[in-house]
Amino acid sequence: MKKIDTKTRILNAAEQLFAIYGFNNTSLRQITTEANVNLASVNYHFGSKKSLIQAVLARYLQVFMPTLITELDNLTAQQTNTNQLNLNDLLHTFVKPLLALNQISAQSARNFMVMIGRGYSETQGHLRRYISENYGETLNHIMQLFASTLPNISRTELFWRLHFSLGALVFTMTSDSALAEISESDFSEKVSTEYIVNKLIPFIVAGLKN
Amino acid sequence: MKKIDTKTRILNAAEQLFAIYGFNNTSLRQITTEANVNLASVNYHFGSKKSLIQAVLARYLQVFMPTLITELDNLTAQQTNTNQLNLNDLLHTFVKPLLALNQISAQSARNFMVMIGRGYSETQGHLRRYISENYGETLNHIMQLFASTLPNISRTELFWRLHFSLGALVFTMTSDSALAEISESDFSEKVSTEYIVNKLIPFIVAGLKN
DNA sequence: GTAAATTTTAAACAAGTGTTTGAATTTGTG
DNA sequence: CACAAATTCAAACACTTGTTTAAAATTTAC
Repeated sequence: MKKIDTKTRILNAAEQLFAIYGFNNTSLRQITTEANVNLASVNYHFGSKKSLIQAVLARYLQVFMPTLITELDNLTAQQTNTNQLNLNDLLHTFVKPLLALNQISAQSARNFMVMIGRGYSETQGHLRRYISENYGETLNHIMQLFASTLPNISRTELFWRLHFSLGALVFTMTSDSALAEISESDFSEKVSTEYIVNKLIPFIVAGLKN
Repeated sequence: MKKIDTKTRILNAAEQLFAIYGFNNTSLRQITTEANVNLASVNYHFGSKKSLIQAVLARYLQVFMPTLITELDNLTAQQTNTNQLNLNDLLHTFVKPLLALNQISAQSARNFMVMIGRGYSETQGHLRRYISENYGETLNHIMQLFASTLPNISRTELFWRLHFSLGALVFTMTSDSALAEISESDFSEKVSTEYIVNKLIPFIVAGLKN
């Protein structure tokens, strides 16, 4: 065994390249070169490129989801009749699990969000299917929680507003390099994932409440 | 000359396929087959695939921008000291120019927005550069107008919130087929571009104002 | 109507893609 | 150490990509 095994090195390289160039514009040769492994090892360890994409996502979810569930449980445990669940707190519950991803490798939090975004438009829905098959229950639970903090909004309305929110998040992360470019030249500010998320939450809260 | 000339047929086919599959996942063979023209005619009429992408965007902008400028002028002409420019009105000013695109072909309004979104992440910024080179002045003017309706918000803050808004719009349009799929099965509602935009504007207004 | 310019066409090009192969090498186990 | 299993490797596979070519067809202009 090397210090870092081949499988992990492929995942690390793929994660970064997918986030930058997208799934279809990242070749296995790019990935294996970056990872310093043989071209054929992707198919040996993962079977196919499609499976590799799913494996990258799966690694995020294995870290993100348990952490998120714990945090959500903590939050709901604190609720009483007099102390109702609050939208702002609910949204902040996502921050820690998200930033926890950076323990996988630097920028993983951002890469994860970019991947979610690309999953909607680039992979004919097989990533979306993967998520709803494996975490559908949790997702319903989350939807439930949002609904309870916004009791006056219809399900349809909530559905759309949550997607607007997801869009604001995902687009900002996907266009990140472009935005950072503009932002830094125009305003000369450093942009970290945390920085953006903290600007985003108030925006989303206002939009969701309307 | 045929009823519709080759150049236009290529543009029409490219527009649709780009919106669905993205730039890099749409081949010239797909486009020329869909357009019922010879493969080589793309390079003959446009020079390269990259130029074709730009030509598709240019066609949108030639319709969208003049209409938008007219509408914005109408809006500012109505302003007096007592009748200040309003954020909600400003946003609604974008709707007509946007839907005017549907005269190019059905769904062009949506395709335009999808293209803007993809332009941020898929083309290494050459579409963004094209826009700011050709319409930079108008864009600054628009930024100006937003700033005047939100005098209490810093330039940096406004910059980010406008991109959140753009993200909400663009992501929703890009993931449209996916969302429509979910939405229809879950809520059985028809989703038109207008429908989405009308749901989106209040969301954005609230988020921008905060 | 004929010559010139424009456009269309089929074929081929080089380059890049994911995947498979079978031999070489490394690793784990008795 | 020796054997077997797991892994790595270079090479080739079949296929798709954007682009170019040069001949054929069409349109335009005189």
